[in-house]
Amino acid sequence: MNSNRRIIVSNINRTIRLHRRGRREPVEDEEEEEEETPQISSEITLRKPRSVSPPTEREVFQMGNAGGGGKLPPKNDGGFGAPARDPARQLDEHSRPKPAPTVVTSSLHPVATSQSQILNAPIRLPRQESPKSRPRPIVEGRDGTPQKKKHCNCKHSRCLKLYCECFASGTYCDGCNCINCFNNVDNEPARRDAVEATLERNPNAFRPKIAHGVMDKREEMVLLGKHNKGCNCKKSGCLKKYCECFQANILCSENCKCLDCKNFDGSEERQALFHGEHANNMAYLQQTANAAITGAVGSSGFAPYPALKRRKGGQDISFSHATKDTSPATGPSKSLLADVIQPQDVKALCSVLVAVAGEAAKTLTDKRNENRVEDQTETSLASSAQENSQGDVEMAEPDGNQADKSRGKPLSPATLALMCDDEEDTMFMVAASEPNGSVDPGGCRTNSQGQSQNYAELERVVLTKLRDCLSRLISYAEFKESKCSYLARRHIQSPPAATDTVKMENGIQQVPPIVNGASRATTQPTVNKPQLFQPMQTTTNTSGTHHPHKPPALPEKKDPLNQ
DNA sequence: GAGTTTGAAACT
DNA sequence: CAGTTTCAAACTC
Repeated sequence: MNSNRRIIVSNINRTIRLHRRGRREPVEDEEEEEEETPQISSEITLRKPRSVSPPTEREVFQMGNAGGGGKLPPKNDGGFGAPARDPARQLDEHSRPKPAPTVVTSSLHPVATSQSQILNAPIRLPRQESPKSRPRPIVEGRDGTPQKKKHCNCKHSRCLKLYCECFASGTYCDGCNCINCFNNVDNEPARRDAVEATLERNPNAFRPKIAHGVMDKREEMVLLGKHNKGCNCKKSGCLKKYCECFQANILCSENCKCLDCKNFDGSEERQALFHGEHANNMAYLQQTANAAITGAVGSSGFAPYPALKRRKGGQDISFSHATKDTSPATGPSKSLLADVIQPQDVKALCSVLVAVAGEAAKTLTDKRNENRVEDQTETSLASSAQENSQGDVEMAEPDGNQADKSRGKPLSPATLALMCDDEEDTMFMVAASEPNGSVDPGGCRTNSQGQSQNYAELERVVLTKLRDCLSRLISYAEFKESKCSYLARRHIQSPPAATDTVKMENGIQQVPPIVNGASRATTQPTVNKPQLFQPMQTTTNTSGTHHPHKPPALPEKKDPLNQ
């Protein structure tokens, strides 16, 4: 029964071995990096000049009316004359959210910096899967899942008005369900006219509506974003997606003219809404973690994070009992760990891994600094060149977008994927407080060789820790299994006395474990549970809450679980 | 899936 | 600029 778990651990061991040899698993990680790296680098490259002097509205509009594509990047036909760059990205890079999960910055129209691009842009490749192209602001929605391009259903607007999300986002309709669509290459003249007309009415029509903000995962809310125009809601309380602010994950601001607004900081309704979702999130995490670890993963075991659909009456579908098997649950299919791993354990595991990574990052940074000092006198020229290259990357974001400052995490995408979002924040803060503080993911990619070694080392450390945790889990499962089999044998031989048994959570009568030769009564299996995911030694956790990894120096974060 | 509600966009 | 209409997404049933 533990074979699946052993497989997991052995796979991790294999990965670690590969890292030691300086190789990567030739599977998903590579795909991840291949996809991600060029995106980031292109953003860095492209953002740089723009931030120097973005065109004014008038300039932009004139550029648009001139119809001149002079400033457009050369088209690179991706099938029907579309540019190689994802056009949506091309349009919205001024304000578009970055991949970092802690960033929201999404605008309702994550659109054009240059309105001429709207006019001229052959905007869309037939590629449908890019989340960057998604026109709506909830790109990194509260569920944190990347979302695909949304398809409009316009019927009467010919997709040439701002009613159309595709048009509003400056993209061609592609794979939409619209009727009589003119927002395509074939109708470029009409489309261009429509863009002009739209710009005439409102020169800011294709500008982002949402100012940048920072996602605070604890609150599941953007703290600093602001709707440039403000919403005008009357009946939704600004707590439904009708509200542009709510949809963009931002609080209503003084710009809004809404009535009976409940989308403000401290709003009970809003908190109830988000905390409810958070509970669901954590329950789902537990479910997935249990399934993954036990290997008892059904078809839904690794399904993408479920969208938080609402039931009738606005109730969220709750996963709260997803892992709590209320059935007798004694069959062989039930995992012995099903009642063992609690949400806080999952979080603790994440925390531990992050803390491990943080420590490793720190160590590596220190090492690197030492090496630098040593090398400085001899190879100062080369050293400065390297730092310049890092500096260039950092200079690429001079606009000070806080949300984009997820730099400082010398972790590979694969490792980052293992981290909880708010732990990424923490990691960022740890690394940002480093003396040289210049270890950003983008920089890591550009500063490839040494950094990739760091990646390997970091991943090795993290995976080693993960392996240890899983091993402990396996040990505990085996222990529990042995208890169960002991119980079964004893039950067959002679029913145990009532004093010998303890009612378990799942209804199993269980013999208290023998500890040091004495029978110790336990009311729940979790009481006996060994500390599977030991916190880092460097951290203190006197409060008993589940943030064992939080470095003491960091500002304390509220644990949403305990709220 | 159809019908309703909602609020932004468009229009007058 | 305010009021009205149109529109498509969000939501409900």
